[in-house]
Amino acid sequence: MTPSRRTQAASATRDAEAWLGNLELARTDGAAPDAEQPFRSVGFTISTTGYAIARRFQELLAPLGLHPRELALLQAVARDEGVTQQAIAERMGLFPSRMVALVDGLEKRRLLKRRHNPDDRRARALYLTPKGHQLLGRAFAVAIEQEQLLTSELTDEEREQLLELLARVGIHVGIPPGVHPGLGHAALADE
Amino acid sequence: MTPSRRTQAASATRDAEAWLGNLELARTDGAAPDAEQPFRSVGFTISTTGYAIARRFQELLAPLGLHPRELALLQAVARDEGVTQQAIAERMGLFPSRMVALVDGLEKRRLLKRRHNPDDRRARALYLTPKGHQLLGRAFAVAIEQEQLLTSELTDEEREQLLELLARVGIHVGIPPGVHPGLGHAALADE
DNA sequence: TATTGTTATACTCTATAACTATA
DNA sequence: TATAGTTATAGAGTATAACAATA
Repeated sequence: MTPSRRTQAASATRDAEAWLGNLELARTDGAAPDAEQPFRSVGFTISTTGYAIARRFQELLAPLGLHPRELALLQAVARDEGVTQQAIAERMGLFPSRMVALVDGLEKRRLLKRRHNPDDRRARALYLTPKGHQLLGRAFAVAIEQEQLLTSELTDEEREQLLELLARVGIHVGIPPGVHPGLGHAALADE
Repeated sequence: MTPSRRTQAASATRDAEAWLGNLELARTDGAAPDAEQPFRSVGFTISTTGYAIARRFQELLAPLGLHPRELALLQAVARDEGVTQQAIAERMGLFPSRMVALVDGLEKRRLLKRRHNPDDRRARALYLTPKGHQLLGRAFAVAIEQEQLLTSELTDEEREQLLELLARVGIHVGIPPGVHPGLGHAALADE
Protein backbone atom coordinates (compact mmCIF):
# COMPACT_ATOMS: atom_id res chain seq x y z
CA MET A 1 0.00 0.00 0.00
CA THR A 2 2.87 2.34 0.66
CA PRO A 3 3.89 3.98 -2.57
CA SER A 4 7.45 3.65 -3.75
CA ARG A 5 9.75 5.73 -1.65
CA ARG A 6 10.90 7.59 -4.74
CA THR A 7 7.52 8.95 -5.66
CA GLN A 8 5.95 9.28 -2.25
CA ALA A 9 7.82 12.47 -1.50
CA ALA A 10 6.64 14.43 -4.47
CA SER A 11 3.17 14.84 -3.10
CA ALA A 12 4.09 15.95 0.37
CA THR A 13 3.75 19.59 1.32
CA ARG A 14 6.28 19.01 4.01
CA ASP A 15 7.47 22.56 4.47
CA ALA A 16 9.11 23.50 7.69
CA GLU A 17 9.50 20.81 10.27
CA ALA A 18 7.18 19.54 12.89
CA TRP A 19 9.24 21.19 15.57
CA LEU A 20 8.99 18.98 18.54
CA GLY A 21 6.57 16.82 16.66
CA ASN A 22 8.95 13.92 16.62
CA LEU A 23 10.03 14.31 20.17
CA GLU A 24 8.53 12.20 22.83
CA LEU A 25 9.56 13.09 26.30
CA ALA A 26 10.40 10.78 29.11
CA ARG A 27 8.59 10.98 32.40
CA THR A 28 9.51 13.76 34.76
CA ASP A 29 11.17 11.42 37.20
CA GLY A 30 13.67 10.41 34.58
CA ALA A 31 12.36 6.90 34.14
CA ALA A 32 12.99 5.10 30.89
CA PRO A 33 11.24 6.60 27.88
CA ASP A 34 9.32 3.42 27.30
CA ALA A 35 7.97 3.27 30.84
CA GLU A 36 4.40 2.13 31.22
CA GLN A 37 2.77 5.36 32.31
CA PRO A 38 3.05 7.88 29.49
CA PHE A 39 3.92 11.40 30.51
CA ARG A 40 2.34 14.04 28.36
CA SER A 41 4.41 17.16 28.26
CA VAL A 42 2.63 20.47 28.21
CA GLY A 43 5.35 22.07 26.13
CA PHE A 44 5.34 19.27 23.63
CA THR A 45 1.58 19.23 23.34
CA ILE A 46 1.20 22.96 22.85
CA SER A 47 3.99 23.01 20.32
CA THR A 48 2.63 20.09 18.33
CA THR A 49 -0.92 21.35 18.38
CA GLY A 50 0.14 24.85 17.45
CA TYR A 51 2.16 23.57 14.55
CA ALA A 52 -0.74 21.53 13.25
CA ILE A 53 -3.06 24.52 13.53
CA ALA A 54 -0.68 26.84 11.68
CA ARG A 55 -0.14 24.29 9.02
CA ARG A 56 -3.82 23.67 8.51
CA PHE A 57 -4.43 27.38 8.34
CA GLN A 58 -1.82 27.68 5.65
CA GLU A 59 -3.62 24.98 3.69
CA LEU A 60 -6.95 26.70 4.10
CA LEU A 61 -5.41 29.92 2.88
CA ALA A 62 -3.77 28.38 -0.16
CA PRO A 63 -6.91 28.39 -2.34
CA LEU A 64 -6.95 32.17 -1.98
CA GLY A 65 -3.42 32.21 -3.34
CA LEU A 66 -2.22 33.68 -0.09
CA HIS A 67 0.62 32.72 2.19
CA PRO A 68 0.25 33.55 5.88
CA ARG A 69 3.12 35.98 5.52
CA GLU A 70 1.30 37.79 2.73
CA LEU A 71 -1.84 37.90 4.77
CA ALA A 72 0.10 39.40 7.65
CA LEU A 73 1.41 42.09 5.34
CA LEU A 74 -1.99 42.89 3.87
CA GLN A 75 -3.40 43.15 7.33
CA ALA A 76 -0.60 45.38 8.55
CA VAL A 77 -1.26 47.73 5.65
CA ALA A 78 -5.00 47.67 6.20
CA ARG A 79 -4.51 48.57 9.82
CA ASP A 80 -2.36 51.52 8.98
CA GLU A 81 -2.76 52.66 5.37
CA GLY A 82 0.13 54.66 4.03
CA VAL A 83 2.82 53.12 6.20
CA THR A 84 6.26 52.91 4.72
CA GLN A 85 7.78 49.59 3.75
CA GLN A 86 10.45 50.02 6.33
CA ALA A 87 8.02 50.52 9.16
CA ILE A 88 6.23 47.32 8.26
CA ALA A 89 9.43 45.40 7.73
CA GLU A 90 10.51 46.35 11.21
CA ARG A 91 7.16 45.47 12.72
CA MET A 92 7.08 42.09 11.01
CA GLY A 93 10.72 41.35 11.67
CA LEU A 94 11.64 41.14 7.99
CA PHE A 95 14.69 42.36 6.16
CA PRO A 96 14.12 45.29 3.81
CA SER A 97 15.22 43.11 0.93
CA ARG A 98 12.62 40.50 1.74
CA MET A 99 9.96 43.18 1.92
CA VAL A 100 10.70 44.15 -1.65
CA ALA A 101 9.94 40.72 -3.05
CA LEU A 102 6.91 40.36 -0.82
CA VAL A 103 5.43 43.69 -1.85
CA ASP A 104 6.36 43.08 -5.48
CA GLY A 105 4.29 39.94 -5.53
CA LEU A 106 1.24 41.53 -3.98
CA GLU A 107 1.50 44.62 -6.13
CA LYS A 108 1.75 42.52 -9.26
CA ARG A 109 -1.50 40.90 -8.25
CA ARG A 110 -3.06 44.33 -7.70
CA LEU A 111 -3.73 43.70 -4.05
CA LEU A 112 -1.80 46.71 -2.89
CA LYS A 113 0.15 49.55 -4.43
CA ARG A 114 3.14 51.71 -3.67
CA ARG A 115 3.00 55.46 -3.80
CA HIS A 116 5.70 57.97 -3.28
CA ASN A 117 5.52 59.77 -0.02
CA PRO A 118 5.25 63.44 -0.98
CA ASP A 119 7.14 64.52 2.12
CA ASP A 120 10.06 62.20 1.59
CA ARG A 121 10.38 60.95 -1.94
CA ARG A 122 12.68 58.14 -0.87
CA ALA A 123 9.98 56.45 1.13
CA ARG A 124 7.21 54.35 -0.36
CA ALA A 125 3.79 54.42 1.22
CA LEU A 126 1.64 51.31 0.93
CA TYR A 127 -2.09 51.19 0.28
CA LEU A 128 -4.53 48.37 -0.28
CA THR A 129 -6.52 48.28 -3.47
CA PRO A 130 -10.22 47.45 -3.34
CA LYS A 131 -9.27 44.00 -4.53
CA GLY A 132 -6.83 43.76 -1.65
CA HIS A 133 -9.50 44.75 0.84
CA GLN A 134 -11.81 42.19 -0.60
CA LEU A 135 -9.28 39.38 -0.44
CA LEU A 136 -8.36 40.34 3.09
CA GLY A 137 -11.99 40.00 4.01
CA ARG A 138 -12.16 36.55 2.52
CA ALA A 139 -9.01 35.54 4.38
CA PHE A 140 -10.52 36.70 7.63
CA ALA A 141 -13.57 34.64 6.92
CA VAL A 142 -11.35 31.60 6.54
CA ALA A 143 -9.58 32.36 9.79
CA ILE A 144 -12.83 32.81 11.64
CA GLU A 145 -14.20 29.63 10.20
CA GLN A 146 -11.18 27.72 11.41
CA GLU A 147 -11.43 29.33 14.82
CA GLN A 148 -15.02 28.24 15.12
CA LEU A 149 -14.14 24.72 14.12
CA LEU A 150 -11.30 24.59 16.61
CA THR A 151 -13.46 25.75 19.48
CA SER A 152 -16.58 23.88 18.48
CA GLU A 153 -16.01 21.37 21.28
CA LEU A 154 -15.56 24.04 23.94
CA THR A 155 -18.01 26.05 25.98
CA ASP A 156 -17.36 29.76 26.27
CA GLU A 157 -16.08 29.19 29.76
CA GLU A 158 -13.69 26.48 28.69
CA ARG A 159 -12.45 28.66 25.89
CA GLU A 160 -11.67 31.47 28.29
CA GLN A 161 -9.97 29.09 30.64
CA LEU A 162 -7.84 27.62 27.90
CA LEU A 163 -6.67 31.07 26.94
CA GLU A 164 -5.97 31.89 30.53
CA LEU A 165 -3.93 28.74 31.11
CA LEU A 166 -2.00 29.26 27.89
CA ALA A 167 -1.17 32.78 28.98
CA ARG A 168 0.20 31.51 32.27
CA VAL A 169 2.42 29.08 30.39
CA GLY A 170 3.38 31.61 27.75
CA ILE A 171 4.77 34.04 30.29
CA HIS A 172 7.80 31.79 30.64
CA VAL A 173 8.68 32.01 26.98
CA GLY A 174 8.38 35.74 26.65
CA ILE A 175 4.77 36.12 25.64
CA PRO A 176 3.47 39.23 27.33
CA PRO A 177 0.46 38.68 29.60
CA GLY A 178 -2.11 40.97 27.99
CA VAL A 179 -1.74 40.09 24.33
CA HIS A 180 -3.24 43.14 22.76
CA PRO A 181 -3.55 43.07 19.02
CA GLY A 182 -0.92 45.27 17.49
CA LEU A 183 1.54 44.84 20.30
CA GLY A 184 1.47 41.16 21.01
CA HIS A 185 4.10 39.78 18.74
CA ALA A 186 6.68 42.50 19.05
CA ALA A 187 8.49 40.86 21.95
CA LEU A 188 8.69 37.64 19.99
CA ALA A 189 9.94 39.21 16.80
CA ASP A 190 13.11 40.75 18.12
CA GLU A 191 14.19 38.09 20.52
CA MET B 1 19.03 53.10 20.70
CA THR B 2 18.08 50.97 17.75
CA PRO B 3 21.23 49.74 16.05
CA SER B 4 21.74 50.50 12.40
CA ARG B 5 19.44 48.44 10.27
CA ARG B 6 22.43 46.99 8.44
CA THR B 7 24.06 45.44 11.44
CA GLN B 8 21.02 44.60 13.52
CA ALA B 9 20.22 41.56 11.47
CA ALA B 10 23.51 39.82 11.89
CA SER B 11 22.81 38.98 15.49
CA ALA B 12 19.33 37.66 15.08
CA THR B 13 18.75 33.93 15.21
CA ARG B 14 15.62 34.48 13.21
CA ASP B 15 15.24 31.00 11.81
CA ALA B 16 11.88 29.85 10.58
CA GLU B 17 9.02 32.26 10.86
CA ALA B 18 6.68 33.06 13.65
CA TRP B 19 3.87 31.26 11.90
CA LEU B 20 0.77 33.12 12.76
CA GLY B 21 2.82 35.25 15.07
CA ASN B 22 2.23 38.35 13.03
CA LEU B 23 -1.41 37.70 12.46
CA GLU B 24 -3.98 39.39 14.54
CA LEU B 25 -7.49 38.29 13.99
CA ALA B 26 -10.57 40.37 13.83
CA ARG B 27 -13.52 39.68 16.06
CA THR B 28 -15.72 36.74 15.27
CA ASP B 29 -18.60 38.89 14.18
CA GLY B 30 -16.54 40.34 11.39
CA ALA B 31 -16.24 43.79 12.89
CA ALA B 32 -13.33 45.98 11.93
CA PRO B 33 -9.94 44.71 13.04
CA ASP B 34 -9.36 47.78 15.13
CA ALA B 35 -12.60 47.39 17.03
CA GLU B 36 -12.47 48.25 20.69
CA GLN B 37 -12.92 44.83 22.20
CA PRO B 38 -9.98 42.62 21.29
CA PHE B 39 -10.80 39.08 20.32
CA ARG B 40 -8.24 36.54 21.31
CA SER B 41 -8.19 33.63 18.96
CA VAL B 42 -7.56 30.19 20.39
CA GLY B 43 -5.81 29.02 17.24
CA PHE B 44 -3.60 32.07 17.13
CA THR B 45 -2.71 31.82 20.79
CA ILE B 46 -1.84 28.13 20.71
CA SER B 47 0.20 28.58 17.58
CA THR B 48 2.12 31.55 18.89
CA THR B 49 2.75 29.99 22.27
CA GLY B 50 3.80 26.70 20.74
CA TYR B 51 6.21 28.41 18.41
CA ALA B 52 7.79 30.33 21.28
CA ILE B 53 8.15 27.14 23.29
CA ALA B 54 9.76 25.22 20.44
CA ARG B 55 12.09 28.06 19.75
CA ARG B 56 13.13 28.41 23.35
CA PHE B 57 13.71 24.70 23.54
CA GLN B 58 15.96 24.91 20.53
CA GLU B 59 17.95 27.62 22.27
CA LEU B 60 18.23 25.57 25.44
CA LEU B 61 19.45 22.64 23.39
CA ALA B 62 22.05 24.62 21.47
CA PRO B 63 24.69 24.55 24.23
CA LEU B 64 24.68 20.76 23.93
CA GLY B 65 25.44 21.19 20.24
CA LEU B 66 22.19 19.51 19.41
CA HIS B 67 19.41 20.49 17.05
CA PRO B 68 15.90 19.27 17.90
CA ARG B 69 16.00 17.15 14.78
CA GLU B 70 19.19 15.46 15.95
CA LEU B 71 17.69 14.88 19.34
CA ALA B 72 14.67 13.27 17.71
CA LEU B 73 16.97 10.95 15.80
CA LEU B 74 19.02 10.00 18.84
CA GLN B 75 15.87 9.26 20.73
CA ALA B 76 14.41 7.19 17.93
CA VAL B 77 17.56 5.10 17.87
CA ALA B 78 17.63 4.76 21.66
CA ARG B 79 14.06 3.54 21.65
CA ASP B 80 14.81 0.89 19.09
CA GLU B 81 18.52 0.10 18.81
CA GLY B 82 19.54 -1.49 15.55
CA VAL B 83 16.84 0.08 13.38
CA THR B 84 17.73 0.74 9.81
CA GLN B 85 18.16 4.25 8.50
CA GLN B 86 15.25 3.79 6.21
CA ALA B 87 12.88 2.79 8.99
CA ILE B 88 13.77 5.91 10.94
CA ALA B 89 13.62 8.14 7.91
CA GLU B 90 10.11 6.95 7.28
CA ARG B 91 9.11 7.36 10.90
CA MET B 92 10.49 10.88 11.09
CA GLY B 93 9.20 11.88 7.70
CA LEU B 94 12.64 12.57 6.25
CA PHE B 95 14.04 11.81 2.84
CA PRO B 96 16.69 9.09 2.73
CA SER B 97 19.17 11.62 1.42
CA ARG B 98 18.56 13.89 4.37
CA MET B 99 19.04 10.99 6.75
CA VAL B 100 22.52 10.47 5.38
CA ALA B 101 23.73 13.93 6.27
CA LEU B 102 21.99 13.80 9.62
CA VAL B 103 23.52 10.46 10.57
CA ASP B 104 26.89 11.51 9.17
CA GLY B 105 27.01 14.45 11.54
CA LEU B 106 26.10 12.45 14.59
CA GLU B 107 28.45 9.62 13.70
CA LYS B 108 31.30 12.03 13.19
CA ARG B 109 30.69 13.25 16.71
CA ARG B 110 30.71 9.66 17.99
CA LEU B 111 27.16 9.86 19.27
CA LEU B 112 25.97 6.91 17.23
CA LYS B 113 27.42 4.45 14.77
CA ARG B 114 26.38 2.49 11.74
CA ARG B 115 26.88 -1.25 11.47
CA HIS B 116 26.15 -3.55 8.63
CA ASN B 117 23.10 -5.64 9.13
CA PRO B 118 24.40 -9.22 8.87
CA ASP B 119 21.12 -10.42 7.37
CA ASP B 120 20.97 -7.79 4.66
CA ARG B 121 24.26 -6.19 3.92
CA ARG B 122 22.60 -3.31 2.12
CA ALA B 123 20.93 -2.07 5.26
CA ARG B 124 22.69 -0.08 7.97
CA ALA B 125 21.71 -0.65 11.56
CA LEU B 126 22.06 2.29 13.94
CA TYR B 127 23.28 2.14 17.54
CA LEU B 128 23.98 4.78 20.14
CA THR B 129 27.44 5.01 21.61
CA PRO B 130 27.83 5.48 25.36
CA LYS B 131 28.56 9.11 24.60
CA GLY B 132 25.31 9.27 22.68
CA HIS B 133 23.37 7.80 25.56
CA GLN B 134 24.95 10.30 27.89
CA LEU B 135 24.14 13.28 25.71
CA LEU B 136 20.61 12.05 25.26
CA GLY B 137 20.27 11.97 29.01
CA ARG B 138 21.45 15.53 29.29
CA ALA B 139 19.04 16.62 26.59
CA PHE B 140 16.17 15.02 28.46
CA ALA B 141 17.23 16.86 31.57
CA VAL B 142 16.98 20.11 29.65
CA ALA B 143 13.54 19.19 28.34
CA ILE B 144 12.30 18.28 31.77
CA GLU B 145 13.68 21.46 33.22
CA GLN B 146 11.83 23.50 30.63
CA GLU B 147 8.66 21.55 31.24
CA GLN B 148 8.87 22.28 34.93
CA LEU B 149 9.40 25.95 34.26
CA LEU B 150 6.48 26.08 31.85
CA THR B 151 4.10 24.46 34.32
CA SER B 152 5.42 26.15 37.42
CA GLU B 153 2.39 28.42 37.55
CA LEU B 154 -0.08 25.57 37.25
CA THR B 155 -1.52 23.17 39.77
CA ASP B 156 -1.61 19.50 38.80
CA GLU B 157 -5.29 19.84 38.14
CA GLU B 158 -4.85 22.84 35.90
CA ARG B 159 -2.11 21.05 34.03
CA GLU B 160 -4.37 18.10 33.35
CA GLN B 161 -7.16 20.35 32.29
CA LEU B 162 -4.93 22.29 29.93
CA LEU B 163 -3.89 19.04 28.27
CA GLU B 164 -7.48 17.94 28.06
CA LEU B 165 -8.63 21.18 26.48
CA LEU B 166 -5.76 21.15 24.02
CA ALA B 167 -6.65 17.61 23.02
CA ARG B 168 -10.22 18.65 22.31
CA VAL B 169 -8.95 21.43 20.07
CA GLY B 170 -6.29 19.26 18.48
CA ILE B 171 -8.80 16.73 17.25
CA HIS B 172 -9.83 19.18 14.58
CA VAL B 173 -6.36 19.41 13.09
CA GLY B 174 -5.67 15.71 12.98
CA ILE B 175 -4.05 15.13 16.34
CA PRO B 176 -5.23 11.76 17.57
CA PRO B 177 -7.06 11.82 20.92
CA GLY B 178 -4.88 9.55 23.02
CA VAL B 179 -1.41 10.79 22.19
CA HIS B 180 0.64 7.81 23.17
CA PRO B 181 4.35 8.23 22.89
CA GLY B 182 5.57 6.41 19.83
CA LEU B 183 2.39 6.85 17.91
CA GLY B 184 1.55 10.44 18.48
CA HIS B 185 3.22 12.16 15.64
CA ALA B 186 2.67 9.63 12.90
CA ALA B 187 -0.58 11.13 11.70
CA LEU B 188 1.05 14.52 11.49
CA ALA B 189 4.14 13.39 9.69
CA ASP B 190 2.55 11.90 6.63
CA GLU B 191 -0.36 14.22 6.24
C1' DT C 1 14.81 -6.43 -11.54
C1' DA C 2 14.11 -4.20 -7.01
C1' DT C 3 15.94 -2.09 -2.85
C1' DT C 4 19.36 0.35 0.73
C1' DG C 5 22.16 3.74 1.25
C1' DT C 6 24.93 7.22 -1.04
C1' DT C 7 26.41 11.08 -3.97
C1' DA C 8 25.40 14.79 -7.03
C1' DT C 9 22.38 18.32 -8.58
C1' DA C 10 18.78 21.70 -8.70
C1' DC C 11 15.67 24.64 -6.42
C1' DT C 12 13.77 27.56 -2.85
C1' DC C 13 14.41 30.68 0.84
C1' DT C 14 16.74 33.84 3.29
C1' DA C 15 20.74 36.94 4.68
C1' DT C 16 24.44 40.07 3.30
C1' DA C 17 26.36 43.41 0.67
C1' DA C 18 26.53 46.73 -2.98
C1' DC C 19 23.99 50.30 -5.36
C1' DT C 20 20.44 54.47 -6.53
C1' DA C 21 17.97 58.28 -5.45
C1' DT C 22 16.82 61.19 -2.41
C1' DA C 23 17.65 63.80 1.95
C1' DT D 1 27.11 61.87 5.16
C1' DA D 2 23.00 59.21 6.10
C1' DT D 3 18.66 56.88 4.87
C1' DA D 4 14.62 54.22 1.96
C1' DG D 5 14.28 51.18 -1.22
C1' DT D 6 16.27 48.18 -4.65
C1' DT D 7 19.23 44.82 -6.95
C1' DA D 8 22.71 41.29 -6.88
C1' DT D 9 25.06 37.73 -4.59
C1' DA D 10 25.98 34.11 -1.50
C1' DG D 11 24.70 30.86 1.74
C1' DA D 12 21.41 27.46 4.13
C1' DG D 13 18.22 23.99 3.70
C1' DT D 14 15.75 20.74 1.22
C1' DA D 15 13.89 17.84 -2.75
C1' DT D 16 14.97 15.19 -6.99
C1' DA D 17 17.62 12.31 -9.68
C1' DA D 18 21.40 9.30 -10.72
C1' DC D 19 24.43 5.74 -8.85
C1' DA D 20 26.88 1.55 -6.47
C1' DA D 21 26.32 -2.42 -3.76
C1' DT D 22 23.46 -6.02 -2.50
C1' DA D 23 19.35 -8.80 -2.73
